[in-house]
Amino acid sequence: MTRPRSRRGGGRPTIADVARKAGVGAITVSRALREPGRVSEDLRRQIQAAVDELGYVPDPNARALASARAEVFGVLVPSLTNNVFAEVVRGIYDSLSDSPFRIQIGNTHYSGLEEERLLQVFGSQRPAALIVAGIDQTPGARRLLENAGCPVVQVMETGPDPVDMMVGFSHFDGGRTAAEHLLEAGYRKIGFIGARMDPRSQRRLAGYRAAMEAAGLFDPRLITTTPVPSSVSLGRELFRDALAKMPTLDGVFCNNDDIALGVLFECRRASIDVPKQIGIVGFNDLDMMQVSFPSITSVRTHRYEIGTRAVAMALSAIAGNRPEQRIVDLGFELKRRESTAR
Amino acid sequence: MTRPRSRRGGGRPTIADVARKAGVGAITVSRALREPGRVSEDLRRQIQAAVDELGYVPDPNARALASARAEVFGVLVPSLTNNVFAEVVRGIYDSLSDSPFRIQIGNTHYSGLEEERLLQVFGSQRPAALIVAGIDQTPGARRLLENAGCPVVQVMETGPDPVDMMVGFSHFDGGRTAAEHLLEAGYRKIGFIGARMDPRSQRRLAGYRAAMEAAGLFDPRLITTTPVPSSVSLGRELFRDALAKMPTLDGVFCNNDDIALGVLFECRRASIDVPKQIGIVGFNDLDMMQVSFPSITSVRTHRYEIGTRAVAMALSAIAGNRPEQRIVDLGFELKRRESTAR
DNA sequence: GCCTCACATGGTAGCGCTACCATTTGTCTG
DNA sequence: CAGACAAATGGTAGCGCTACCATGTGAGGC
Repeated sequence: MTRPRSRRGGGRPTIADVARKAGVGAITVSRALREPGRVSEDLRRQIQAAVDELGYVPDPNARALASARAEVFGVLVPSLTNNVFAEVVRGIYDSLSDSPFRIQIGNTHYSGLEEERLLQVFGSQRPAALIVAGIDQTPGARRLLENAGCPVVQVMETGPDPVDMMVGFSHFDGGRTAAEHLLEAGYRKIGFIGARMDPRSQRRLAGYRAAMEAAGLFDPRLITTTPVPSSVSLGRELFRDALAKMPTLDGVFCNNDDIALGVLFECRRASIDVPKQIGIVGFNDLDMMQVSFPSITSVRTHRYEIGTRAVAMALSAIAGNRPEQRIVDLGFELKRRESTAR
Repeated sequence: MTRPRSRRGGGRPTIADVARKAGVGAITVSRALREPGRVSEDLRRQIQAAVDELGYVPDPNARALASARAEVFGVLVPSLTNNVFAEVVRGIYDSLSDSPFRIQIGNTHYSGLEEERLLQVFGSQRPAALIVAGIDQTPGARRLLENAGCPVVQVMETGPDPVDMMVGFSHFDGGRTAAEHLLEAGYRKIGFIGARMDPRSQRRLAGYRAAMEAAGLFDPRLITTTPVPSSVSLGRELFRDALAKMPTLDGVFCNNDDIALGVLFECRRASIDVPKQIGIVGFNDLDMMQVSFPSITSVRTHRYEIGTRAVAMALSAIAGNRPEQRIVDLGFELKRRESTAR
């Protein structure tokens, strides 16, 4: 006779313990916890009492194994420290905090291959939904997303061909709007300064370029970029490079706010008047843009809302009513400030 | 006769499929994947070929259920957008990216009760290790940590009574060092400006106070705090309040760098000379501190390293050799810059 | 040649939960 | 009052994997 294996779980109460204590079948406990409406009032109370007394917490692993579906949202972002993604992730967490869903974050480090690998790993858990940043998945990653068997939301950008659902805005339009604003303000030699240059930055650049070409003012020497990750200090350096290359520069549209802040600091240090000699526009509109002196014009994006909206869409798809609107454009807003007011 | 339940997993290959294809037992496949050394060279190759061909990825849920141990690191932080924690988390991710361990992040929102709730949830998965921010757990949370049955690393701070292991530094000493530096630089009416005021900020404040009292210069009216979350714009507002309360202020030690930047901007806006009229010291030394104009003195903390070190300690504890040094103090470094150079 | 022992491999029995189906009970119809 | 049917509950059989033990094999010692 084989003795039952010693409790591996370290003596944690199981559903069977609860069932015994409440004097019901294990299934009824399971149901009482997941679909309370299908269990009579009496039993439900009785079971809840047993759960509380024993301190029972269901094992999510066993649950996932038995139901072939883990209560997990897989989230793939290219960076954890970039404030922009941190805000999206915060939106996701806040929207999911009262739900039974856990969150599993993957950091792709801006690499398509790493994204593909993580998708493979995430897929093995059969997540309830997947939220991925960007629309430029590798063909392999795209296939994994299509076969994930769960709702998928691509966030940060909108584009023509969603895997499933999308929440974001047009980075091209954002870039164009920023450049047009500088043009309207009377700036002419308007540079583009960009770090990292991920696909979204590329599209902002393309928008900038479209505006400059439309005005007949485009010149490739106006563009200064680097694949190095963005930072305030990098903004300073890139601005120096840009000025060295094109000393008559009178405006800059920056890839993002960190870069813009670096540019502003360098201007102050070099006694270049902002906005008189140089106009500056950032991107994302972090809190500090409105506080800096001078305050910096920036393109406000709705990062937190992207996170909350993505979750809302995924949840309703899980619940069975797929949103009629599969692509949600949350837009952006140009915030005009002192740095371009001349 | 009962027909086998239709494959819930959506047709994903299982370990049995691999075993069949490789012509071995399922156990041997399992071993080949987890302890390659215990399977002969030949079989290992054969099995690997079958795995590749089928695209087999082990189901982490089944694995966790069978082995009573999930390959998950639970990480509890009070904020996802605060750059400081984002860097710690990044360190954790980077250190774990080549390991089989997944990461589960919980956002406590600076709430002890929420921390306790999350610990309960995390515990139900039987994680391989837990990393929690801070040393001020509620008694309930502390009990959960002690009974977690896995290595626990408290990060960000050091203190006398670790649950298990600790990596961080003394916020008290950091605060004192900052204040002493301002005193040495000749400032006298040195204010403390703090937002959020979580336990770590409280200890920085205590360090500041100790230094000021030692110098015979402490005055409660020098302290301006708020429970509101920190931001650059808040730094500006708090500085205004501080000045209104104490117009002769000649220095400020800020809770963190965001606040310090806000103070700097407000000084520029109000034509207050930094460092002549006001000296400014921040905390954490974010990248922008060295770039701003004037550059801002700050207490550099080793956030990324806290993350990597915590993982290293947890991993070696999992491997069975608990580090002899259970409390690791990574210290901090005062970065003297223009904002206090008068 | 027998015994011991390490090494390689496999079979069986669960881990804790839920899908599926069966059973029981009560209620409503005609 | 039989028959139909919904609601409430339970039993059984896995989900995919690994712990535990058993078995087989060959090397080495005496």
